[in-house]
Amino acid sequence: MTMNKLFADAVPGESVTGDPPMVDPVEARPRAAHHAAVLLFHSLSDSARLEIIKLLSDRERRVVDLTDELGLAQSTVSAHLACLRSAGLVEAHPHGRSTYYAVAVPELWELLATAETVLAATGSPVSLCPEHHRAGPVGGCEPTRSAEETSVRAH
Amino acid sequence: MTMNKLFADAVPGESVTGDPPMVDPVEARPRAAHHAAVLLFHSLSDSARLEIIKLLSDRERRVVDLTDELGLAQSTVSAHLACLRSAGLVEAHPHGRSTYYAVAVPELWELLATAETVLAATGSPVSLCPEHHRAGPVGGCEPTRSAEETSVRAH
DNA sequence: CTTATTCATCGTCATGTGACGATGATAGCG
DNA sequence: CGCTATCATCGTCACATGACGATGAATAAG
Repeated sequence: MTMNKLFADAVPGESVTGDPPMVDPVEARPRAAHHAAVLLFHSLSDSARLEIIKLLSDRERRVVDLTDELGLAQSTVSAHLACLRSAGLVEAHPHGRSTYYAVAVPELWELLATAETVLAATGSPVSLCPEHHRAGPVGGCEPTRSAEETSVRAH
Repeated sequence: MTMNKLFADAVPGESVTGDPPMVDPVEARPRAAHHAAVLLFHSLSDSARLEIIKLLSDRERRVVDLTDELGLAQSTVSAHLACLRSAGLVEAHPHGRSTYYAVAVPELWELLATAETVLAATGSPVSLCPEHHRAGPVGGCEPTRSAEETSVRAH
């Protein structure tokens, strides 16, 4: 299955939680493999970014749309989008003077659905993944992305 | 440490991203529902905490064990454990002068397995969940906890 | 009873992080 | 050809966060 070991070592951006110059040789290898996961969870550990993900589950959005819907400054929204984009979770589709953002990894909905399960187990029932994403089978939490989001663009 | 306040805001009022005096009534309610998820992802967005989770997948550990294995100060490890405990991910089992910690939510393994899927999609293959946790069915990612970990304790 | 071990908590410090405004580049629009 | 809108980036600021050592409580051991 996922027989992988050291590939995340070559990840360029490592500075999320700080990176002490290696204290223990025993922990050296496995610790490095966590960086990608730390990056992923870090991307989702912000209220604004999680809200962006949720908004993008509906349809593509422009930066100005998210700025309006989140009530944040445009630079702040761009920063969050850059964070999500660097994590590979969202894609930017420049179109005219606007830039449409969409979730790039459909597996993300499955992750959010599983997170709901964990939260339910810890006694914090929430709805992260919209209903139309949860209607599918066990692995089918896909956003049904085809004509709906592309029709948003004004061609 | 200061991560006690993560638990403090159970109120609908938001304070994670800063606190502008209420910007949008539309986003007020759903934003509050994200706090638990933000807490969950934040718990996993640290290299040390993720390492602790991974270590606990093998067997229960004492604080001093984790301190030794992580190469961190005891107070630091206790702080991370307090964070994970406040999120409901781990459980503390005081036994004598020691305190054994174990993962409280089995669904967490499923979450980590799904995270691997997302990371594989983004081009960062890593192994978060040990193999013996991934061998089971969809929900069966449990750490086979029975006699092994209890035998560790010196009764 | 005295001592040692384990652990939670407190106080402090350095750094990371999110917020914002300002600025410049790009691309539609009149 | 200007003008405006959109967006990425930069610099700054306030605060959250993780690291550590020190301290005290609880418990096992001598």
